[in-house]
Order: sequence, then structure tokens, then C-alpha cells
Amino acid sequence: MIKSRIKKFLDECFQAGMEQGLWSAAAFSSYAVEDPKFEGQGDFSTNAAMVIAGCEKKATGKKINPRQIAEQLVNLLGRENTLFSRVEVAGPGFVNFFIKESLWQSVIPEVLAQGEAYGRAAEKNGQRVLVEFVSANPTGPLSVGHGRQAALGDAIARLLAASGYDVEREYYYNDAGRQMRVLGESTRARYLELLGLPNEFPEDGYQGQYILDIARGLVDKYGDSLKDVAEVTPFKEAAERAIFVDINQTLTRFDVVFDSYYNEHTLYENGLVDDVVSSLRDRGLIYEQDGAVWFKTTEFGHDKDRVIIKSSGEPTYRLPDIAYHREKFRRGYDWLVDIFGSDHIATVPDVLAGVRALGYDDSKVTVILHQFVTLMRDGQQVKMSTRKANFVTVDELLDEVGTDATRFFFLMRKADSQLEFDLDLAKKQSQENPVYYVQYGHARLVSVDRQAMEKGVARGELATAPLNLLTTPEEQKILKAMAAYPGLVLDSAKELAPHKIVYYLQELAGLFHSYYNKHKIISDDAELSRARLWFCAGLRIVFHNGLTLLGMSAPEHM
RNA sequence: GGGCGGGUAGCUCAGCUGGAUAGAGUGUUGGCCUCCGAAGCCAAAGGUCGUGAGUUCGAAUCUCAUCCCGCCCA
Repeated sequence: MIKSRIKKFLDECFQAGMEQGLWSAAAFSSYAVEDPKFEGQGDFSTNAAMVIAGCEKKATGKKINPRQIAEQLVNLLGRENTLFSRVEVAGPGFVNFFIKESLWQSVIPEVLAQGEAYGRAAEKNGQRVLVEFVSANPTGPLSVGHGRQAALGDAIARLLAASGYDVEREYYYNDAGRQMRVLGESTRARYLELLGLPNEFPEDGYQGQYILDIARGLVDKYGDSLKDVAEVTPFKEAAERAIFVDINQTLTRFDVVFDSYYNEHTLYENGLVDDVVSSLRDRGLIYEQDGAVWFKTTEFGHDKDRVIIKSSGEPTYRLPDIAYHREKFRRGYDWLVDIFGSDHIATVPDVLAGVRALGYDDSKVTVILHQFVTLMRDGQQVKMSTRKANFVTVDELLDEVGTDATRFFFLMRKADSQLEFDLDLAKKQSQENPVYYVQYGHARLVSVDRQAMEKGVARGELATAPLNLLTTPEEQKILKAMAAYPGLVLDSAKELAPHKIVYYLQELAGLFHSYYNKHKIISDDAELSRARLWFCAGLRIVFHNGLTLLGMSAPEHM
């Protein structure tokens, strides 16, 4: 990567300047090589002179003009000329680097040599990471919120895999408890209703159409033989089975594949929940009061202690969550990534305190909380309520706008932001739709290739292609963007921020469409055509890899 | 009442580990197809970065206060 090469060289120059007594070691490496905002400010720039001036002032009280330091840096940098065509001082003391054109052109062979691996870490870093997401209990079809989580979790998993982690995706769920009982009761009520028998629909029952479908399935299969069954279990189990089948179908359609499913129930069966309680008790972090069992979270800086077992004997959600996370640690992962909706905010500090109390390093847990999704249709917000079951499901979304557009829209915003999902826009097969804007970029490149083939324009061997002809400002900009891609993947992975890839692809598509309109790729100039066709071949790979990273397809025609 | 997230162009949002002239898409207005895909391109207009202080050479970015919106907890 060019940027890291510059940084390294800059460090060397800093050392040299230090040896010459120009400045002390104080500022070493605390400056940055960055991408300037405006054209004319070079391909890269550094704030080193300002940072050095600041450090010197702090260390010695001596004021030095940053511009003077910048000049000295430029002198030191001057001896190198394999990287830069020009280095200059600008503004308050920025040093701007202008990279040689040939260096940008060399990205093409690199991309083509790596192909689908371009932007992926060359080697695994040996770290195992577990990404937990969706984790919906089987009480109904996946709704829009789960959809955001599915897209986010899967894209984050892909990003981490691309940057060298061993990634596993896990789905955690609970099929016991009150919610599921109500589900069973709702199903039984519908079953009896279908048989024309008296029934009592639970007050807070699940009113969705899907319950009626499940009940109908029971009638078809068993007739009325279940009408006198006292327990709710057969109804609950039938509903759970059917709903899980449905959820998994949805996930499959969405191209999200989990490596493992973890049932909360197994924590109880294996005594792991009780074990957490006794472990905490051994450490003196448990006490009883008002018939309830409390966990001393105040020992971990919280403002009050928390109940982990209610006076009824029933654990609060915190307890199994802590036990579950301890199991994740025990399973040997180096990093645990959890993706939750922002409504889980309250549980996070308690779980972290819990694993810390049990002797694990809670800094190895990263929780991504995503804000809610608002659906817009005809310029109006679509009102949703889970109980009444008038919510839009992921399935409906996939029916209506398709997998690619759904993924793209869910990933367009950073997790912290509320997300407005405009159904009409996502559906539109026109220029306003950013999904097509990006995919069209790829399709267009494929189409250029096709054209070349039809016209009998050969691009020949890459080794002999005159890539030095790629000198237009548009080509230089695109080459630069292509070169920045691997670094971007690493950054996005580090920040668990797939939206950066989305923005990058939009930018890349913009650059390409603009270039395409301005310059002819296939022309009478055979050599130039060859160079440009290779250029397009490289760009196509970057589009393809970026889209794949988001879990989207790279269509060959649209 | 407390915790967290958000407040940036008409709308939807980037930028936030302090840096040079605050960006994109969309919408509005006006242009571009005898020419590799117009699902495209070019141009114009559009801003007290919620508000007020502070930190400093320099603040959308950091600190404090405050106001709105969302989520959660009691």
C-alpha cells in the first residue's frame, strides 16, 4: 500500500532530522498520512510539521514555525524519488505528496493477479471471532428490524473474514419462557376456532395470519384429536417448528448462513446458569434481599445492584445472558461481536460486568447496537406493531424490492443512525436508486468487454499492455480509488462499519460513469484501447469484490 | 428522573481518533444520445454543522451546559 510506504519513509526522514538535531523524538510517529480533501493538495498529505511544532512547544517551550519544519521535512524527503513526482509545503504547514503516475498504474497488475483475493488479507491473523446476530425467538416471521441486523451482521462477518479473521456466525434463541407459552396458547385458540369450538384467545396473544396458517396445518394433520389436550406443548412445538422453518427460509433467501444455533435452554440443562450463580457467590458478588438474588454490579462501577433471580425463583434475562457469554469465552474465541437492536442497550453493561466478574476480559466483547428502521411508503411512515402483527416482514421486503436492494439499503447507514427505508425508492429501477447506480457500473464494464469482443479488439497480454497511457485525470482518480480499496476494507473491518464500503462503491461508480461519458474505451487507437481494457478489467474486479463483501450480486447485465 | 443514540443543504444521510475552501445522493433549474448500455453525464442554485459558552495556532469534530427526536431503565 502506497500510504503505508509513505508513512514508513516519513518516519525515516523524521529520524534523520532528529539525528541532525532539528527536533526531539517527542513527535515520532504521532503524525498521520492522510487523504487531502481538495484537488491540488496532492495525493496524500501529512500534518507532521504541525504536530512536531506542537510537541516541541510542549516539551521545550520553544516555538517553531510549522512551515519552517515543513521545509526541513521536504529537504529530507527530497532524496527519495521512486515515490513522488513532487513534494510541497502548503497552508499552515502541510506537506503534500504528489505520487508518480506510474505508481498508480501499477495497481492494475496487482488487482488482476489477486482477482477475488484483492482486498482480502493475504494471511489469516490466527484470531477467531464469533459474530452473534439476529437471535430472534421463534414467535413470528423476521421483521424489518431483524432484517437490518441480518444485513449488518452478515456484512460485518464478511468484512472480518476479509481482513483475516476466522469468523463464525451464531444465532442465539430461547424457545422456553412466557413468550413461547403465549405463542402456544394463541395457536391453540386458533385451532379451536377453526374447529368451530369455543376458545379463549390470550389477551396479549400473537394475532398474525401466520398463527392461523399453523393452526390450519394442525387441523389438516390431526383433525379434532387435539381439542381436549390440556397442555399447550404440542401447539407450542408445532408453532415453533413452523416458524423456524419460515425464519430459515427467509435467511436463506437473504443469503445469510449461520454456522451455529445456540439454544438458551441448553444453558439450564447443563447447569451452567446455576454455575454462574455459585461462581459469583464464591467471589462474594451475590447477596439476597427481599427474596431476590442480587448481583453486586456496583462493584463494577454501576450505580446500583441488579436482580438476577426474582423472588419468584425465575432468573432475569441477565443471568442466562451472562452464562451464554461465559460459554462463548470458554469456547475459545479471541473476540466476541454482538449485534443487537438498541432496545437491548440496558442489558449490555450487566453482561459485561458479569463476564468480568467471572474472570474474563470484557474488552474482548464488542457490542454493536443499531438504531431502528422506519419504513416509508408513498412518502408516509408505515406504522408497525408486533403484537397486532401489522408489521412488514423481511420476506415481504425481499418479495417487493429484492435481496440486493434490501441489503444495500440496510447497509447504507451506520448502525448508530436511525434508518429510513424508502420502499418506493428501493423498488425503482431507475437512476434515483443508488443500488442500480452501483450495479450498473459493473454491468457497464462487462458490457464494454462484450463490445470489445464483438468488435474484435483484443487486449492482448497484460505484461505488454501500455498502462503508461492511462494518464487522464479521470483514470488517475480511479486508479487511486482502486489502490485505496484494500486499506478501506481493513478500516471498515476495524470499525465494524460496512456503510463505508457502500459509500466507497457509490463514489467508485460515480467516477467510472463520469469517465465513461468523457472517454472512449474502445477507439481507433489500438494501444490505448488495450490499456483501457485492462484498466476496465481491474476496475471490474474491484466492483465485484466490493459488492460481494456486502453480500450483493455483481450483475453482468441489467 | 437516569442511561444510550441522533440533531450537518428542501428531504435522506456521510464526515466526528481536532486541520487547508463543510460533502454525497435525491429534489429544483438548465443542458447532453448519427458516438462502447441515457438504469448514464455536465452545469447552476441550495448551509448560523440544534443553541450558548469553553479548550487552542485551528472546532461540525474535544469539554460543559441547554433544547428537540428516538430507544431503554425505574
